[in-house]
Amino acid sequence: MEYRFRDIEKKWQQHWKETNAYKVPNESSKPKFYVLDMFPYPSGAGLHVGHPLGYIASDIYARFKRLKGYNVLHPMGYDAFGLPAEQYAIDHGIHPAVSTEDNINNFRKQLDNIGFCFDWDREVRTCDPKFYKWTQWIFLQLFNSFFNRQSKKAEKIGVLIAAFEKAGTAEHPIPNSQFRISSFCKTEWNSYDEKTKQDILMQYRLAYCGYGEVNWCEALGTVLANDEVVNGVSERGGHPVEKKKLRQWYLRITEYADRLLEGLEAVDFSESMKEMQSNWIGKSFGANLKFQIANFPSQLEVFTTRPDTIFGVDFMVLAPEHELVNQIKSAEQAKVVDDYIAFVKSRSERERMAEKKITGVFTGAYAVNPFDGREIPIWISEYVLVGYGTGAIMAVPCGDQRDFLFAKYFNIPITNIIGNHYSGEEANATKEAILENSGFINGMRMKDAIDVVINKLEELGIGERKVNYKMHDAAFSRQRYWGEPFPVIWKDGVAYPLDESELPVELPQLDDLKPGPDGEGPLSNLPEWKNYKGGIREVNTMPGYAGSSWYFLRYMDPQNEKEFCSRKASDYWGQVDLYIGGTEHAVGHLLYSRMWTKFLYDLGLIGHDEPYKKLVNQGMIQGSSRFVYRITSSSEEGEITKPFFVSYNLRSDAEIIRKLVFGNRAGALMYVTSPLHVDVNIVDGVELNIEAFKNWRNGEYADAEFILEEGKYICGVETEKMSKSKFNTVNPNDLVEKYGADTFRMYEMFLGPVEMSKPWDTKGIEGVHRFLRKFCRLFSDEIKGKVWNEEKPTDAELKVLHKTIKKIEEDTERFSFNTGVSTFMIATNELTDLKCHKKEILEKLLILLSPYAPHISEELWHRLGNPGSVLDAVFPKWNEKYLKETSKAYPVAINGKTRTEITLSLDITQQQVEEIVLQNEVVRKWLEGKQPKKIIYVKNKMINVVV
RNA sequence: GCCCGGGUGGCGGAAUUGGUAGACGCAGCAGACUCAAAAUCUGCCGUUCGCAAGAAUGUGCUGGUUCGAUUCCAGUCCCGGGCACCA
Repeated sequence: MEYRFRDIEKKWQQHWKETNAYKVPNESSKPKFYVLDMFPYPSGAGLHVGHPLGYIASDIYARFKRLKGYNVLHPMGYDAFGLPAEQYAIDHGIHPAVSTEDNINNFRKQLDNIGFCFDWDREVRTCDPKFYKWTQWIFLQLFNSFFNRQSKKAEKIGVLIAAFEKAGTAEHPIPNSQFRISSFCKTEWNSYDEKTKQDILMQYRLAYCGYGEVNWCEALGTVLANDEVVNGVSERGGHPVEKKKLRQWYLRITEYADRLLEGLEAVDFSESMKEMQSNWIGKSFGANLKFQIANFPSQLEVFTTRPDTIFGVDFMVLAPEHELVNQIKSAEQAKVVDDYIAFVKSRSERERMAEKKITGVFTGAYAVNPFDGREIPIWISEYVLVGYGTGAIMAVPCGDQRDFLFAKYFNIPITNIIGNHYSGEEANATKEAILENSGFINGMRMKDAIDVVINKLEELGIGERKVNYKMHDAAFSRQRYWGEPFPVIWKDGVAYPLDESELPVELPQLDDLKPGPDGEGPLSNLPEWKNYKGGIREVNTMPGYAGSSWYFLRYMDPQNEKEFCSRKASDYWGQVDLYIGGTEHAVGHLLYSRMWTKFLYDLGLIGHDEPYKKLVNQGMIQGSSRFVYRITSSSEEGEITKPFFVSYNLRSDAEIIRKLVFGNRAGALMYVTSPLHVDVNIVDGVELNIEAFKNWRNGEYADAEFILEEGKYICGVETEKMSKSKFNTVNPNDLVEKYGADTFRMYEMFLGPVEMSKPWDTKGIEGVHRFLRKFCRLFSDEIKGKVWNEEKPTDAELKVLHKTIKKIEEDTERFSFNTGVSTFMIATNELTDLKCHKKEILEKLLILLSPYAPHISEELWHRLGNPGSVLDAVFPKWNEKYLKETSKAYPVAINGKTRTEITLSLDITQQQVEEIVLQNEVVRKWLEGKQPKKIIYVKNKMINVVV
């Protein structure tokens, strides 16, 4: 049979669509299984071969589970709000709604081409008002809730108001120590005006508005969340980011820090993923303690994880932005302090990170050690960050390397409290040392002293046990257009939520996306929209991660107009059993969606508090770039205008190059070769297709000349990120066109483990294609036509089948799709060798193959005369009976070199093994009449004889 | 600097967790069919020695545990990823 994949694939894709073959019901007697892909951001560039890797893996797994008798939810949608679409609109004048729609249609076409089993009736788009109505609704729930630290869960804000009315802040102290009110009783609360009450409540709300240092990106005209800033520049576009104090919306994710940390223990994520998350949360245990400032009424509070080193404190360091700095600086130090602060301000985050120079100045003030009364100089330095702890540290140079370097640099004397653990050359952060020079904790081991000191601090009322987190609340507003509007209006400086009946707050049509005044977003330019019900609408929009924080719930009940997702639907589908996506969302999306899930769980809206049971990170497929080497210039001979290209290995062969480029002119030996990206699609392996190259880019190099090696032009190779500008992208459509979707799917899997990153290489795709053709030949022949028959299979044939069933089941279950593909190849080779064309065998094989290569499986299923669809077949069970057979075993001589083979049956008893082994000639000879102490039947192949 | 991964033929990668290392595929070589090409099929294919049978050696490197190590332990060198003035 000729393998006419184009016709076959078109035919079945059409058929599946018409018969709604992938529709998933919400009610079923079957057990459920939820397989989810991270939904794509529909960029203009379309899909390249890297994107479908995860989708193919999840598709295979979803189809496999379906065959195994599960009701499988496998949906797809689009993360369609966000910065790039808006940036594109500004650059090209195309409205984001239009370009997004175009991109989605393009994505869809590419996805359909590969034959995925998505239930498209459940598609979601985060930019669709029917969807973001519920994003806004969940925002309202967050706004109207607080985190009850006693019960450790979110509760309605009404509970808090009732508590205030009854007992003031007694049960729920104000969490923000910077707030102008620190506590109040019930009569005070009842006497407050509306604005004060609302300001207080704002300190508790899980979605809140506040002023804070934010990551401001001037080029993008918006703030960014911490995880959207990488190395001091924006993740998207790489623009500089600065700190700015602005009014912003936040998500109080810090309240969930502990539960997010604990939740990691219950989920099946990779170790590195868990670690990235717990590093981001950054929990550390220690103490806050207060130092009196000499000759001043104020106290200086620091956070430390090592209170045991209190007697080793030789100086204090404040962040330059610390509020005490201006009060405590002495008259003679005032100028240097001011200059230093100005210097720090002038430096971008980026410069600061890049340089890492030791800088700082003395303030002129002294702190007093609470235990021995020692006066300690107070410095300021940029290595102390305002945002962490209290923005101030006690420096212990003998125990902390940064403090040590600082002390050395500024010649501050160092106190040694750890005896010979401290070398004087570098700090030693040990906890094992026995303390010296340490007052009441002298002679104690450091580890043990930690608690002793904290207890003492608490007893004296100058400190307390304290847990600190690196994670901050997440900035939740963007000064942008293409996002969800906030369902909030402002009146007299108070934010009021809109009523649920007013949702969705639709994003108004706006053609000019220029920013509004005072760093506000484009919506600020629409007065008729902005003014609403006697107030002013919030003109910021929500960030890209808003919709993606809960989209997996909407798939369960996508048409519901009354609820974001009915409790019945979410109880049926429950957690995502398998989530597949890249590692780049480790601390963003994954953390936010975990928080939203916990929040919805707290309110009783869903029944589970972790969204994903198992997470698999697919590796990145990098591009494999090809280079040609152009001979560009010669300092002595002037510009070389004609394009000359030299083959990779001859780049430094001056003789040959001189001959071609300079002819025989003397002294003309200077040249430079510069590498130039060349389209990978006109290179066969490393050999350049010279004709195609001459036609490339409208004949830009039509008159090029080449220096060849062995008649070929060999290109240079480098692995880089796949990108259009590097001409190393491979479009899946081209490969599907040439080899078919089934070949493409199997080849992507065959490349290697799903989790592994690897450069794309099209070379081996022929092998997979050949396998599929060979597989078809088991069914029918080009010349003879139909060759399959209904004869009864032999034991040897059944053995091949059952071995394959077992292996495919194992491979698929453990996500080893690459060995799965190999297993099919082996089975096909073996059946070909056996000349087996028996329906009973082939039919079962088709079922196994259908998750990997659905189109051809369906086609052959029908050619065998089977009714219905292979999609609804039952995954066959393997039978051990057929696997029992003879197998080789090797008794191993312990001190000799003897090794021999014995043929044993797999299902024999220990006693039989021993008999056979002892009868073996080589073993007998080796034993020389002695009795073996022990014969161990190690595995099914090896036998261990101990004498 | 710290924390995770990972080093296996010319290449991508197997080895079901301590039991014949290199499955399967690509590339290569030789051959069959063919006027020829394509397609297909067969054989060989880590390294060294050998005409061969075969022998020795071999999973980054150095040791250790074990009858037996790609697998476990210690040390070391590379490569990839993450975090990084977090007190």
